[in-house]
Amino acid sequence: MTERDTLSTAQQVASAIAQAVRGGHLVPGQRLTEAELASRHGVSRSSVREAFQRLTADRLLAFEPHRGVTVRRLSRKEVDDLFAVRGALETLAVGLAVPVLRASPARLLALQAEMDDAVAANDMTKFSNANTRFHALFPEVIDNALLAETLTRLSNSLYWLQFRMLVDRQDVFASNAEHRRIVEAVLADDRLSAEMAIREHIIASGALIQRLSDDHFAPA
Amino acid sequence: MTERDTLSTAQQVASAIAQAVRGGHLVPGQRLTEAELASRHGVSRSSVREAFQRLTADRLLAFEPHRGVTVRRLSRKEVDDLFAVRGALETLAVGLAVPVLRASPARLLALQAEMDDAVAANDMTKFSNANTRFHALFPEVIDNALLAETLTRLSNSLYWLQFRMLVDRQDVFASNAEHRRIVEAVLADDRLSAEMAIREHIIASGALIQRLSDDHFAPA
DNA sequence: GTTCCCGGATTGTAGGACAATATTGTTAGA
DNA sequence: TCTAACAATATTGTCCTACAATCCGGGAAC
Repeated sequence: MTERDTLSTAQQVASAIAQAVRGGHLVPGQRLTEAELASRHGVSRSSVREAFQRLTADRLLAFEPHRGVTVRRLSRKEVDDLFAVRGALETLAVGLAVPVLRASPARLLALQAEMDDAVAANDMTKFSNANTRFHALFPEVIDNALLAETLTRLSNSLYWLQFRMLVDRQDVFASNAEHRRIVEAVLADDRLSAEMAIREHIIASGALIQRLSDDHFAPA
Repeated sequence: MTERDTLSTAQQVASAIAQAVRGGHLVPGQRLTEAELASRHGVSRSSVREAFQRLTADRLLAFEPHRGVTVRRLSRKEVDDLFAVRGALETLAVGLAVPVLRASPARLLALQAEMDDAVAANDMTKFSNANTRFHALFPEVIDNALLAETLTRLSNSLYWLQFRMLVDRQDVFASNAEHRRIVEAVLADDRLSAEMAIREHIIASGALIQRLSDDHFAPA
């Protein structure tokens, strides 16, 4: 019953590339060639192609016919579009998660505490990390695989701002305050307030990102 | 500048399969083997595999390691999950579309008229067809490619109820009345009402589908 | 009837080949 | 010098073959 799930070569390569992208070893806009990655990972071109396709479907890479794939970059408008969709979906997720998290809020509170610590210690990496897990918590606890998967894909698109966002201490304070509003609404079992709070948080985050300089975005 | 965009072999195969699925020539749950489709379309296994992957990403096929792909079937719960996500996204789309369609409502009105005709003539095929285009109109007119693409994917999952839904005349009347509410809200430039109306319409549609017998769904 | 094992079918991956296309570099001309 | 046409090169798109890994069905043994 508990079969050893050996993951396919293509999947391993895909994971490796995804990790490299998120880790910043592959920069946005950079072109990836099949032959190079094949030899680097000691696999065939077929497997690399398959990995490329999965990552393209996951919005991590961009594909252009006869030109190969590049590490995906988003234009300002695409980021805007993304946050609109994400806002709607994350609002849904938080709303559905309220009763669940109200019943067992341990992890939520732990994350809140972790982010508070990070803010106090001015540790941006820690904050960013906890922030990611905070947003991932809601889709995880509700029982809707489609919603969870869709949100994961969207979050993938935003890997590139992990390093750039929240550089200003002021922003971190604001963001953390928004998180607190969400947590409080959850604890009060107030679904409507929670939805309102997460929606505004997403909108604020989107606005924050739009304030980044042009060279963080793909040309229109 | 206007380059002839020859579509790739894999894409052609993918389109052909998608069409066959939607047309009912490939039934839900049916297994597709690479070799068979390759010879049928006169292409190589590589191209078929690539087509499979795209269609899997589009949620039209289901993939199981070492077991190949099957025409996707949804369980009751998965349909429920789907309608929850779809409700959130289509609400967003309609809300954003209100000002646009208010300004030039020609196509919206034409579709409404077409559905009225279909109901009057008791032509289910015509109604189903117009219904599909009705729902596709909103993501199309708003300028958000991600939202449009995401909704398209979700709609893909529901191809299989094209034939089974709305068999009851009563249902068609109700559905058409819900459409009318949406159209009226758009014409009145009333975004909130339009959002409310589409949301309820999606919920009602989901409930309608859940009334289908078990054998239309994949086992839990 | 259940379990074990086998053989056939299918997928997963490698590797090579070559045409189609894109990119780059070079040369000729204005 | 800049530009345009062209040639050389690199890369992708597709096909082919091969074979190991895995799954599936059926028969043998218990």
